[in-house]
This record gives sequence, C-alpha cells and structure tokens, in this order.
Amino acid sequence: MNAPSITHISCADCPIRHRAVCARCEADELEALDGIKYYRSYEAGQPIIWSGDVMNFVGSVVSGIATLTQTMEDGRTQMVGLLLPSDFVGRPGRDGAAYNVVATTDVVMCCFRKKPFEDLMANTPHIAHRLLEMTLDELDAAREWMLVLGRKTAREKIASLLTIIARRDASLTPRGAVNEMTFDLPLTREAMADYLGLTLETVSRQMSALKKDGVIALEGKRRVSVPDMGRLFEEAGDDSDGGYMS
Amino acid sequence: MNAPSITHISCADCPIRHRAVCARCEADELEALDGIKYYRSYEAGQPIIWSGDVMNFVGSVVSGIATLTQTMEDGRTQMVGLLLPSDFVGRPGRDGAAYNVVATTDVVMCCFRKKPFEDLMANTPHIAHRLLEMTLDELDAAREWMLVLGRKTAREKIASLLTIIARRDASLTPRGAVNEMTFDLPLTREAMADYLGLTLETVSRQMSALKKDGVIALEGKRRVSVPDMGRLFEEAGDDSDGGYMS
DNA sequence: AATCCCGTTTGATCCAGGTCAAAGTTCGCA
DNA sequence: TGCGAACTTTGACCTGGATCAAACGGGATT
Repeated sequence: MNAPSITHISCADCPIRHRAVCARCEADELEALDGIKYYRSYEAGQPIIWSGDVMNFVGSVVSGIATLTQTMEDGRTQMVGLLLPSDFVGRPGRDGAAYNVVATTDVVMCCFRKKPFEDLMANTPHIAHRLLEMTLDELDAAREWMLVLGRKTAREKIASLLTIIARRDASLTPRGAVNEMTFDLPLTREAMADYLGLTLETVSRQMSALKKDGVIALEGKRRVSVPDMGRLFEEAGDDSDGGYMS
Repeated sequence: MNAPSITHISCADCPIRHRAVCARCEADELEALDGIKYYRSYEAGQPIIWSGDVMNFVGSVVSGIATLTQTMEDGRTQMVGLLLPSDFVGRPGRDGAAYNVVATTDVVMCCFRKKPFEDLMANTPHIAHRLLEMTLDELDAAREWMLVLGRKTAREKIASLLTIIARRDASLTPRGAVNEMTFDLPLTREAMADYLGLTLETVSRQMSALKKDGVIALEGKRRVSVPDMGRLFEEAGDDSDGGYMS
C-alpha cells in the first residue's frame, strides 16, 4: 500500500475513516475531519511513542507494521499487541501512553489531533460506537493471547502466531477459503519471541522443527508457505479454524 | 455487602448505575432503567455463562467473585479475567459469550436485558462513553497480565496476583496509603494457578516460600497478611507501586 | 468421635525451554 | 569482491516449573 496524498481526503485512501472508525462514512464527518487530520511516517526500528509519554494524537496505521510492548526494569519485554494496517492507536480520554509503540517496518500513520477527535467523537455517536466495538475486539484478542502465553507449548505458540498473521493477511486480500497460502513474516525472531514469551533461540528451533515436519516451508528467512492451513490450526491447539475459513 | 432488594432501585444499592456505567447519575435515566433491570443470584461453583452461549443480558457484579476462563479441548484452562463487585459483564453489540463465566463464591448480579440496554446506550452518549472507558481499563489490565504470563517467574506471578487483589480490596474500602494490610484470598490454589498459567502445586510451593521469607503471613489458608506492601511490589517485579499508594 | 471429601502441602523425579557459546547466512556498502 | 553488522541457526548444558505420588488438614455428615 502506498502512502496516500496528504491533501486529499476520501474514504478510498483513508483507512481510519473507511475501515477503522467510520462505519457509515457520512459526508458531514468528511468535512469535520478536514484540518485535524495529518499523515506521519516512521522508519523501521523507530519508536513512535514511549510508554508514559503524553500522547496528543490518535490515529491508525496506513501501511507497515508496528508493535506495542511493555518492558520491566531488568529488560524483560513482552509484546502486548501487533499493529497492522487499519489498526487503531491511541486511547481517547487518556492522556498518557501505556505502552511503547515501535515501528518494525517503515510505517505511515494517519493521525488526528486528540482534542478535536474527542470533540468529534462526542458529537457523532456512531464513531464512539465503532470505537467501542474496536476496543472490544482488541480485548478479545488480548484475552485469546493470554491463553497462548499461559498454557500453550512453544510449538503451539509459534503455530498460533503464524495462524494470526496468516488470518490477518488473508482478511486484507480476501479470496475465500483456501487451504494453502504463502505470506511474509513481518517480525524478527526476537520480536516473535517477545510476542510469545519465549527466547529467540526457542523460536528458531521450533520454526526449524515445524519446517522439518512439513507444517511450513521457508523461502529465505521471512517468507512462509503453509501447504495445509488446517494442519497449522491443529498445531496451534485450536479446534476451530480461528475464523480463517469462510 | 448484602444482596440489595430486587424491587428497590436507587443509586445507593445499584453498582452498575452508580459505579460502573452511570458517570453522572441523572434522574431521567433512573426512570428509563426501571423495568429492564433485575437481580440474579448464583451459588459458589455455579456457571453463569458458557462460552458460545447466546447472551441476552449485560450486567455487573453486586457481590461475590466470578471468573472469566478460556479452555482448550484437552482441558488446559486459562483465566482471562477476575470479576469483583462493580465489574461489568457482557459485550454490548455482541450476541455470543466469548468466555466461561463462573461464580467462585456466591454471586449476585445486577442485570439488564441486552436490547433495551443497547437502546438506552444509543440514546445516552455518556453511558457509551463510560463503557468505552471501562473497556479500555479492562484492555490495560489484560495487557498488563500478558507481561505477567509471558515474562514473570512463578514467585513474581504470585506476588503480582496478591498485589492486584490487595489493590482492589483497598480501593473498595479506601483509607489512604498504608504499608501493611490483611485481606481474604477469594481463590482456591487451582484458580490461582489458572490465572497465573501455573500448576496448583507450584502455586502452593511459592506461597509457602513467600511465607517462609516473611513477605506474607497466612491465617488459615485463605487470609493473607502483608506486613510490608512495598516489599510485595518488589517481589512482583514492578518498580511502581501499581497504583496502590495514594 | 470416626469417616469422608475437598483443598492443600510436600517430596521425588523429569523435561521443556532457558542460557551460554559458536558458527552460519544475508545484505548493504566500500 | 570482500568486509562488517545484524540476524539466524545449531549445539551443549542447566534449571524452573511440571508431573506423579503421597500425606496432611479441617469442616461437614452420621
């Protein structure tokens, strides 16, 4: 996805209105948003926000991938969220950021100054409604991940992560249920480890094991082919297909 | 806390309006709520909702303690939330329950039929707003717990749990910052294990260890005294006091 | 007071994943 | 084309917590 023009506002090139916040996309909102919205780019590896910083904007990811992480004083870190295109960032009604947000690839964000956005939200009920819905989705995802972190084995954790990435990848380019797919792994082994509560060595070993067992194939380090998604779901310990099949 | 009268509606005995949803507690809402609100009791150990069930109400806990859990087919279970008095249950806009909700002590819930509640929400923006705020709080709690599950040692996990229970206990009966406190542990060792992603044996061992080291004292199995909360926070691996001190 | 039931503690042993270390791969850059 | 840095893989060993097993309350029932 290319960075949209800064000056042009329309549903087609603005994920936050079209996919993330605006459920019905009404014309008067379009007017209201003009002037409080702006785009911002970050390079791979660059921090977007530090935990505890005052955050004067909310926004959504247009392109690229960012991560939400928490860190302990001794350096142990846990990723608590993965931000893919169309994901929302920010906490309306809160001043401080609760987590570190880091761009893992080059990232373009579509931002709104926080105060005007909150005013807009107060005046347009269905935006507030959509935001509640999104927050509930994130809560579900966080709780699903608690099961992964608390109870799954290393191999199941890896399979669960691949499942999630595959699912999100598929939903961005929907083409019905397929049993085989290929996608790019947007994370380093270390980032995967931080997401899964493992070490990078264990991640590497389990990736090798899944490859040896034919669950996945690797082209280079980052491109993953899954010959049989059903098999991957089994490995993840989910009985369901995780909403992947349609 | 005693079960409130079923027929009497007022701010004083209705946590959902007073503490959970209604930020400003206006008179016209009070009228509107009459007739869609009811109380319901559950005995200790009784399921309140099964994951996947259609849920035709939302509500909040009046008294007692309930847990939110997720289970894998092979029986591994992970608690994803702890419901204490004033906590909200239910997902406006969603039909199915996503988790098992189980009463761990006798529980009284204050319920609202879902459809009328949603209508009410649509017409009273600040209820929607309050609900968003609550959901963001839950999301923060879930993400904080991801760090506990993914990166903390067994001893730190136990200390973190005690910290959380102590904090919530203190907030229900606020009396300023104290360095010493005593509270009831409302969970079995097994429930603690399910919350922490451990086995009950490990929980028991670590409780014994914390006791031996003088971090906590036990009166019976369930009553816990903490001579020095600061010490407990240290054990939990938090640099902050977790918002406990004022 | 004896019995049962349920939750808890404690002990002995095992193993999945962590830790430490070294070598391999990829890619940008001079 | 060769060098260096960052990322990844693999190996050897260790350990925290799981597993298996037994004993220990303590409250309810008879």
